[in-house]
Amino acid sequence: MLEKTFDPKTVEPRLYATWEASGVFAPRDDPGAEPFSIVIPPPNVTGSLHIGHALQYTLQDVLTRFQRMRGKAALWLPGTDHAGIATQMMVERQLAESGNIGRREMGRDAFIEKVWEWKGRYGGTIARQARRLGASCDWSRERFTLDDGLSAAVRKVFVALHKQGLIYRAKRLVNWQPELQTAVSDLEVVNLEVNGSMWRIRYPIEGEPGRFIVVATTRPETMLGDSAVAVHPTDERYQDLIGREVRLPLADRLIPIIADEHADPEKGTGAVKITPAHDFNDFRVGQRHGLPLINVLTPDAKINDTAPEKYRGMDRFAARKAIVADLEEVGLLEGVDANKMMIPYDEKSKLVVIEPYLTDQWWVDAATLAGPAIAAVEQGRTVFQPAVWEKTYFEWMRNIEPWCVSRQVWWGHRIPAWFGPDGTTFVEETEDEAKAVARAHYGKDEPLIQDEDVLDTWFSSGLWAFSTLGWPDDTRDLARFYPTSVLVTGFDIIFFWVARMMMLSLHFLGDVPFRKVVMTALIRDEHGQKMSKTKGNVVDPLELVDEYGADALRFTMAALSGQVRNINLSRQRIEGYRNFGTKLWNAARFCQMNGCARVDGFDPAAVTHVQNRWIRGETAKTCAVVTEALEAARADEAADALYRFVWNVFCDWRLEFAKPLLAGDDAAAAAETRAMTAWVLDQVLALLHPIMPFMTEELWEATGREGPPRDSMLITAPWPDLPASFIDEAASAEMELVIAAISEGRSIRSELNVPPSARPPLLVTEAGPRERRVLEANAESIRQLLRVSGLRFDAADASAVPFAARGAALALPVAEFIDLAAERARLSKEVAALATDIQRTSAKLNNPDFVARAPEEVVDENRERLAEAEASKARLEAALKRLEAVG
RNA sequence: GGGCGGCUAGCUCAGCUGGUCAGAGCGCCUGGUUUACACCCAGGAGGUCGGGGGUUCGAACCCCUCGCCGCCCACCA
Repeated sequence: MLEKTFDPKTVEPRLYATWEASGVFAPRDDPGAEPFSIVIPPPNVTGSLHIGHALQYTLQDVLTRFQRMRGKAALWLPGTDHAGIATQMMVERQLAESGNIGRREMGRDAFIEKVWEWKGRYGGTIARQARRLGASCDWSRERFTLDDGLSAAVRKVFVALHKQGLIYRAKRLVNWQPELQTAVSDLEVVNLEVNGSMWRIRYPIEGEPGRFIVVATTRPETMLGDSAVAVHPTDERYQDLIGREVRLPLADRLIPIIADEHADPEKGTGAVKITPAHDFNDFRVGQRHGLPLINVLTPDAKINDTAPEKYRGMDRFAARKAIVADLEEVGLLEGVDANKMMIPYDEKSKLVVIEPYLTDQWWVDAATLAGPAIAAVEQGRTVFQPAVWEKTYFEWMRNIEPWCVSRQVWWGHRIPAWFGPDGTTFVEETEDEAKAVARAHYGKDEPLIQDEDVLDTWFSSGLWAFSTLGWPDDTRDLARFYPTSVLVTGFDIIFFWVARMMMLSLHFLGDVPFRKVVMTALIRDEHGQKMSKTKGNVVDPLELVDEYGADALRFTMAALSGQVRNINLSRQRIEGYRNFGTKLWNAARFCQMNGCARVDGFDPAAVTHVQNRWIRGETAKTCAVVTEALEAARADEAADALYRFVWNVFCDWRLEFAKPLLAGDDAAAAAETRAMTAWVLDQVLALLHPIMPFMTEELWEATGREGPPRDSMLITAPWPDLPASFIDEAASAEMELVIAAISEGRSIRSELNVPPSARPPLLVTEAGPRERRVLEANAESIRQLLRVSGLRFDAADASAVPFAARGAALALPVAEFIDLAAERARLSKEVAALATDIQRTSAKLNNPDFVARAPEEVVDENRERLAEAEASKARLEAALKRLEAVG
C-alpha cells in the first residue's frame, strides 16, 4: 500500500543514487541510436546553485530525459568554468580573511596552487546541488575549463587564430579596471547614470593675452594629458582660432587648436579638449591628427610622473578636486554645472570606475569571425527560441568590436606567447615549439619570456561546445555529439557566451555549435522585484527542494519556462504544483485500492466500454501534445497539457466514472476498466517523468510490484507512442455530452442551493433526441455516478416539471425545491439570451459579405450555431410555458 | 540617442497565422465527514483586454497615435 503522501526527502536521494549507480545517465552505447546532446552552461567553480540554475537545469534535464526515453543516445554533459577574475578575487578575499599574505607577496605559482586547493575543496558544490534537482548529467564526462584537454584546445585555437591574423597584439585604449589592474572587455563595463558635474575651463590663447577658448569637461584631471583642443571645422565662433595654440593650464604646455568633426557645436561650448590617452573618442581624433598620446595615470589610477610634480601620486579623484581648485585660484575656471551623465563601472562590483587606459593587449578580430555566425542564424542553422532574441544577437554581431582577450590576472589560461630579447613575439602551442621557432629566427638559443597575461575566461568557454567533446582530438564523442542539439541558457549571456561560441565553433568546426538556443527568462520575486541580497528576497532553490520536493520545483520551473523575459516566482505557485503531485499520488493510491493493476497482454486497442475507449483517446491526445511540445523544447506546454489531463480529465472524470463501473455488477466491464485505468496511469507516469522524475519513478516501481514485471526503471522506459487510432471520435463526442450534462446538472443543483440532505432526483426529460440518445446509451454510468453523488437519474419520469439549459437539457421535479418565480426569471433570461444570439447569428448569415468572404467552416459553424440556438430556444420556451402552467 | 519587450479578472499570467477568446492558477465568496485526495470536491462573483483613432462583414489579436513600466545597446565632451 502506498503511503498517504509522497515523501520526497527519503525518496529523492534514494532514487538518484540508484539512477547514478546504474549508469543510465551516460548516453546509450547503441550505434544505431540517434544522438541527442546538451552541454551545460558551465557555472563558476566557486558558484552554488541559485534559482536561475534551477530553471535552466530543469529544462535541460527535461529534454535529456525525454530524448533518453525516446531511445536516443542522450548526453547531458556537465562541467564548470574556472571563471578567471571572479575566482581569483574570491580566493584572494578568502585568503585575506584567514590572515594569509596577499597574492603579490605570495607569488604567482604559490597563489595558483592555493586556487587549485580551493577548487578541490569547493569545486564540486554545484554539481552536488544539481543532483538534488534530479539532473541526469553524465558525470563521467564532467569537464573543467582548465582541464588538460580543454587547455590544449585553448592553446591550439589561440595559436591558429594568431597565425590566421585573427588574433593580434596592439597598444590601444582598453577598459582598465584600476583596482584589479587588468583590462576588461566592453561587456564587462556597465554604464550607470550618476549626478556629476561639468566644468568649463578657460584655455588661454597663446600670443593673445586675455583671450580664452572655453572647453567643457566632466573629468578635469585628464586635462594634464591634453594634446589639443578641437572645434568643428564649420563652427563660425572659432574660425580664426583653428591652427592657433593654447597654453594648457597647470601643465603649462602649448597644444594646438584643431578642426575636427568630432567637436559638436551644439554641445558644451563647442570646443572640446582632446586627451587621446584617456578617452575613446579623443583617441580616434588623436589618430586622425597625429597627436601625441600622453598617459597621465599609473595602473592603479594615480597621477603619474608626466604630470606636474604637485599632482604626482594623487588618486584620480583627489587630483580632480585639486585641479579644479587650482584652476579656480588662477581664474581659469569659468563655471561648473550639475550634469547627469553615464559613468563606466566595473560590471561585477558596480563600484570601481573603469578608466580608458593605454596598454598592450591581445585582440580577437571579432568582426571577421562574426560573418559566418550571423549567416548561420540567418539561414536558420541555429534557431533562437524565443525568436525575438535573434534580433538582439544580430544587432550586436553586426556592430561587433575587436574583443580584448588578455587579462592581467593569474588564474586562467596563460597566453601561449613568448617574447625574445629583441621583443620578437613567438606564438606557439608549447614553450618547446616557441623555442624551436625562436632558434630558427635568431640562429641560436635565446632566452624567451612568456607573456604574463591570461585569457578572458569567455575565451575558453567559447570553445565549450567542442572542447568538452575531446577536440582537437578526433574523438567518438565529437563525431557523435557535435553539433549539440540544444543550448539552454540565460539571455544575459547572449553576447558573452552564445555569440562567442557561435563564432569560434563555426570557425574551427565548420558547423554550428548547437541547433537551437533556448533563452531563459530572469527569475524575480512574486512582485516582479529583482532578487538581491540587500532586498532579502532571494529564494534558495535547495530550500524549495527541502520544502516542496524537487519535482514540485521542477514542475514549477517547467510550467513557467515559457515566459520570455521575466518570471515572477511565488511560493503559492510552487505549492500549487506540489499539490498537483499529491493529486497524482492519490490517484495512484486510488488505483491501487481498487485493484487497478497492470494486466499482462492487455491491449488498449481492444477495449469496448465507451468510457475506456474515451479515456484511451484522451490519453493519446495528451501524449501527442506532450511529445510535440517536448520535441520543440516547450516544457511549459508539456507541463500545461499534463496538468490538465491528470487533474481535469483523469482524476475529475475518468476516476469518478470508473467508480460505479468498478463497483457494478458487470464483471467484464469492471475488469476492463481496471486494466484500462492501470494502463492510463502507466502512460501518465511515463509522460510526466521528464518533468517529475522522482515521484513518477517511485510510482513506477510501486505499480510494478503487481502484474507483469517491469522491463526497466522508468528513466529508461520507452516513451509512449500512442497511435491516432486510439482516439475514438464517437466515444469522445458521447462523453463530451455526458460531461456537459453532468456539469449542467451540478450547476443547477448548486444554484438552487439544495441542501445535501434534500438531494433532489435529477431527471432528464427535455433533452433533444441526440442528447437523449447519448444519455440513454450511458445511462448505467450516469446512474452510477449520480448515485455516488446522491442524485438519481430517470429518463422516463414524465411527471417532472421541465427545466432546460444550454448544452444537454436536464430537468428537475421542482415541487418542493424550486422557487418557481426564480426559475421563470432564469428561463426568461436564457430565452432572451438565445434570442439575441439568434438575432446576431442570423444577421451575420444574412450579410452577403460574410457568406462570401468568411471561410466556409466559419459560415457552417454559424449555421450550426443558429440551428442549435433556435432549437434550444424552442425547448426553453416550451419548458417556460409548462412551468407557468404549474405555477 | 538607437533598439526591444510589456500594459488582459484582486495577484501572476495563457490567449498560435484577425472569426464562441473574454480564459487558467492563486486569492475571494457559497456549499460539502460521498472511505484516492481538505495539498480535496462542487458551485459562484470579478475584466468596456492601458487611452484614442483607423482598416475589416468581424480586432485583445493588424495599422497609426498617445500614455505609463521594464530591459538592452551607445563615445556624448
